[in-house]
Amino acid sequence: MDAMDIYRRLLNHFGKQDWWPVEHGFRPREFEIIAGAVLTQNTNWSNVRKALKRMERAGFLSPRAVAEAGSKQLEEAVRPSGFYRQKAERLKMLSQFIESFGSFGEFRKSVTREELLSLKGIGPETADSILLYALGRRVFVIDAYTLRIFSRLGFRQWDSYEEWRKFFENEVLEDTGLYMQYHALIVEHAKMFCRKKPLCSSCPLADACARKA
DNA sequence: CGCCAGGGCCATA
DNA sequence: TATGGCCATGGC
Repeated sequence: MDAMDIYRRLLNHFGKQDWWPVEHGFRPREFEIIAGAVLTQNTNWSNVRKALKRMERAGFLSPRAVAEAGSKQLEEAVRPSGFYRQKAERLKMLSQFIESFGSFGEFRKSVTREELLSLKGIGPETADSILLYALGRRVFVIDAYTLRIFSRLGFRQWDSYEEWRKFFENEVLEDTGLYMQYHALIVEHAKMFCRKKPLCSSCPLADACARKA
């Protein structure tokens, strides 16, 4: 059983996911995806949605608007997503960084993963989510769930995002659309089966998983 | 009421 | 390098 077999099982069980950039059947602007990637750090998506709505109402859904926004107004808009002071600051720094490219097109074309990671508050998962979901780069997004699940499935024993990311990018030679679906499916699987009382009996990966509960 | 979410930073040892 | 505390709101 390889990584594509796992993908097919998850897709068969959960169906296609309505994650970015196709949530609610409309295509959000790239900056909306970028803001969501920051706002969702350790945060339920329903709270992120509230914050994005407030950002929209306040006119903060563009890099320039956020880069020039007053800190208090930005914090107030972002508040429902939690950690709101940090997140307002991170969004502001990130927006100023985007602005420094001169245009969003230039940012999309030439920004590197290392540059994103060098920004305070942008770690591996946030950077990779931006690169994949907002910029369409073929980057496999790794999160804590991915490490747990694929370790239990007996793939490898690494514990670093970097090693797992390279593994998937060499193992899964597909397009960015599949990468988007795959990460979303992994998260859905974790929410459904690997939280609190594990529901391994109905898990589509149970037969291959080392964890028995 | 307590738990925790589509993380990441920083201090400490 | 590896844990642990911290950030904070809203849903259940």
